[in-house]
Amino acid sequence: MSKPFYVTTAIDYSNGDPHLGHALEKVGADVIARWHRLQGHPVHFVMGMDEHAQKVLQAAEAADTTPQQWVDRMSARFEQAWQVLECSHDDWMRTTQPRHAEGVKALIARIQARHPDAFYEGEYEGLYCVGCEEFKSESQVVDGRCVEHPSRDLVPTRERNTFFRLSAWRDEVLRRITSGELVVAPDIRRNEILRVLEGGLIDISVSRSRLPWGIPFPGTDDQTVYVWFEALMNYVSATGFPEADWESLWPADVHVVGKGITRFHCCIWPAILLAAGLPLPRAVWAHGYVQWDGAKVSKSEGTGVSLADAINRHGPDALRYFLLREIGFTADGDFSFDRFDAVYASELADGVGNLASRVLAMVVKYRDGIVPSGDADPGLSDGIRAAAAHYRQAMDATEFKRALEELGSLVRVANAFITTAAPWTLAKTGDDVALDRALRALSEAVLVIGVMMAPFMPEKSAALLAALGRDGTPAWRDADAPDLGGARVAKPDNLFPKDPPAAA
RNA sequence: GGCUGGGUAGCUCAGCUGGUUAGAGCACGGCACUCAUAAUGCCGGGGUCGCGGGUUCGAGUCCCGCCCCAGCUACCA
Repeated sequence: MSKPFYVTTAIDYSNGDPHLGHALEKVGADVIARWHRLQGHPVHFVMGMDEHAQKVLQAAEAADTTPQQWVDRMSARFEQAWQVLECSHDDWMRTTQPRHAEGVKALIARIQARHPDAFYEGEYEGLYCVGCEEFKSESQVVDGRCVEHPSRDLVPTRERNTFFRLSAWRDEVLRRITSGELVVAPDIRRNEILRVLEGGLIDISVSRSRLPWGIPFPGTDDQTVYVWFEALMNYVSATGFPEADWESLWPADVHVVGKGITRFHCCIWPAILLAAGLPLPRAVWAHGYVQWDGAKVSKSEGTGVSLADAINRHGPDALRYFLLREIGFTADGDFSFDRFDAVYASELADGVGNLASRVLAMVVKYRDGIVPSGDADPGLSDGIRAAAAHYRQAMDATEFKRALEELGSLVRVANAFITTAAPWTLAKTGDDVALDRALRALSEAVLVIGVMMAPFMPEKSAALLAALGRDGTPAWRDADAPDLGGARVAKPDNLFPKDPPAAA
């Protein structure tokens, strides 16, 4: 058995509700996972929660509850959202789980064993906000004041911390990325990271005192592992590290993250792994953000669209489609209900849905629901083959927009073919051979479309494939070499119903 | 300030190493068809390719300068 394709998403901060920005990342990662499963590869897909942040402590206090109760609640809320969105994760990783603490401890110990000088005691100096009870970075400071507590002074504070000798790994990390051993994609992110590395890396402090809500730093009494340093390690602790068998999963094939945290994943994380003597992930994919009228839909702002509204608009499958079709998985993109409605109507209802309806209705009407066994009309088969090949190429490159364009283009090609072939005329004139060839080719076009839909719209794909007599797990071979000769098909309910006027 | 990416039809974008009348989808207008979720197909209108120079027989595509937008600029996942 080959090693499973191991794909991860960023784990989310437990201090607010899941929103569209999170959803894009999870759905995109899910599409990657499903794309590999579609091809018959074993897949291990992990998502989860980052639960040790200072803000979690504050949020729990504000909600008058304990941190553990708070993160339990958030975890349930997030995972439920991803279930509604049909995310097919195999594991739900939480940084408060014992296995994570074990993994972090073991990983740090392993680094210490291999490189005794990897960690050293140093002094961290920063601006401390008493209101937030935390250090502030430059971007959080405006006019020398904390943006959250502008009425208070920031106190320059020093703290004894453990530092990680990040600088020592600069050359090797740079080499791995340049050589392509560690793929950073898309290109714009790769450039960004290369530039950072060329500029050099400085050591970073990786522990904090006075923060009890965290994992104790091995070898210290009063320090905890700084949250993001620890959080990165979830990808390894999720494999069961250090217990036997973790190597059957590691290294990850791709870490799916937001563009804002590429640096952590492409500079710091590889350095940690190098220090520990573990293989590096094969790739980091940094997607863009969902914007709402050009503004970032951020965790902190909380403005914009509610995830529930977006899901309820046309159902989870349609939202998945829209996010990756319109916003994509590379650059930023705008979300708006006007666009969503327009795309739903033209591409899903009038496009895919209507094509499936008309083709299956004709097979039922002219051939009693049995797909003819003779040859398919090459006039359409060639187009089907080309679309499948292009789609596959796009999927392998994680270019979801382009993949879905191919799907749309196959719909158009099939529709145009119907007009040209005019099966209703062939039926009237009794041209059985031509009618058989046309119906077989059209049925197979619908089959290929159903397979192409599978990673993006699992439920709708299953419904369509079932109507074609393909129950069970979708398989790429049905797109690669579609063969429906003799299959019994039925006209399904409208795949993508248009909203009744009253409900709109 | 520095670095990176981008500015192409009303909207979202494609245009690889420069080469005939600059493309697609959506939206809009006309025509056709009836298998279909008043769906689909065909045709059409619509662009100073950010601005100004330059190289070249020829530039959206290369060079220089400028303007505008977005992102990054290290301990905020």
